[in-house]
Amino acid sequence: MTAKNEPLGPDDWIKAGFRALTAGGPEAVKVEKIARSLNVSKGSFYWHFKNQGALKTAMMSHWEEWGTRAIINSNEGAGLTPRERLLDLGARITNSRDTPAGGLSYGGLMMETAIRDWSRFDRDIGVIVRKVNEARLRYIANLFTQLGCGTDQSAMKAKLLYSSMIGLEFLEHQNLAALEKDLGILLTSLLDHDGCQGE
Amino acid sequence: MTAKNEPLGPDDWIKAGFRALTAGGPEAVKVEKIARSLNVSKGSFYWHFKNQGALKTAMMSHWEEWGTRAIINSNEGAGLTPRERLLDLGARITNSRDTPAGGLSYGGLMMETAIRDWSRFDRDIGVIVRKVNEARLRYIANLFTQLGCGTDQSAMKAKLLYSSMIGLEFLEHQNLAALEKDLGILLTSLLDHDGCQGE
DNA sequence: AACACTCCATACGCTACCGTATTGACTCCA
DNA sequence: TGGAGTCAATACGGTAGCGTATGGAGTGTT
Repeated sequence: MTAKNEPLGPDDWIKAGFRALTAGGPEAVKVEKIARSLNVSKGSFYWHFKNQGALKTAMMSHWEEWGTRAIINSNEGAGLTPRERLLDLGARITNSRDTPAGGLSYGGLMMETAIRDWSRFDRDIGVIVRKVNEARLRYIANLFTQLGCGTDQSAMKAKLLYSSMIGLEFLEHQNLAALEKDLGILLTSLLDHDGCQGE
Repeated sequence: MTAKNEPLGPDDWIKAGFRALTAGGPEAVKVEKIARSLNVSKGSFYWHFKNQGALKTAMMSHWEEWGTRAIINSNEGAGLTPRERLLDLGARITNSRDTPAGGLSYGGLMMETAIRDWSRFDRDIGVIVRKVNEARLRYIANLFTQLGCGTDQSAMKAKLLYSSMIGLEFLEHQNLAALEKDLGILLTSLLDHDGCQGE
């Protein structure tokens, strides 16, 4: 389990931080708890990070990158139609798959929900989450315009689809397949409706 | 502000608990913090409640009642069409208006989001939240069937609409009017789509 | 051998919180 | 006047968490 005795680096602490966050929520992101989860004392933590806030900052800048550019790149590189991309994006966002080559992998369902929790009472995190939301909404809206929707329509549909991703991640967090199916139905409904030619 | 010197009752603590929850999240529901917010020492708290868990339990049983029966009764008593009821329900759920006559008023936008946060790492609260979700989904689905949708269709549309309420409460928490407008558009889209005659 | 550098352990003081115990003030009876 | 009951203040011991200070083991370097 904790087999190798190689020294830890900042990335190990960041990964452990995300594990703690998804498993126990914002209250679990405590340096002594995370240290215990790494079978190490907190003396090590304060060697790699100035304080708790520094870990938080590192986690957020990682997630910002992953949650926008990385996730969008994966989505674009998969050779999908715009419609398929919308569904693929939903799965990636709610499932928190691994980061691309060289990155960290702190995946797990409900990680995004935990980050949103964290953002609601922490200004720094709130700023990042809002930036990520806006970037994703822009990207999603762009996919809708590629499907023939007007600008305003696209923005609206993007907001509705994205908000459903958020809500469904909470409601269906033990059933990713059902979540993807639900999103597919919603997407069909949104595309059939006024202004867009659908496929 | 804290003008009247009347003695406190359990309800005052419950209300203060919800205020703390909405304003500061689960981490803010601490007995000494809440006591300070009431300009009182915690000696008072332990007179009215056995411990912190007792307050939590009291808060949840209040919310369970409010979040299902009370909110549904208000919704039914307003003399609306099924379609209008769906929108009214969205506003009530995301806005957490006052409870009906004689009840507590611990309203405020984002209260439900805070409760969901709380439920994710607290089994007792999780049970209540799931019960409330299921009751609401049944009620919403029933409204869809009244609008001419089949059983399966109704359940599906209910899930999509309710998940959007959850997501939109997070995304649009500073703009209730926009939230209601978004829900209206989604509803139109869901009703125009297959199987339901719409109005 | 001496030194520096990296990484971690331990001990400390500090704060916030929990729950208990004790006391006090104030009201309402009898 | 003297309980009895209601509500709150205070003091206490305990735990968890933060950040600092200091020391120490291991690894290189000269």
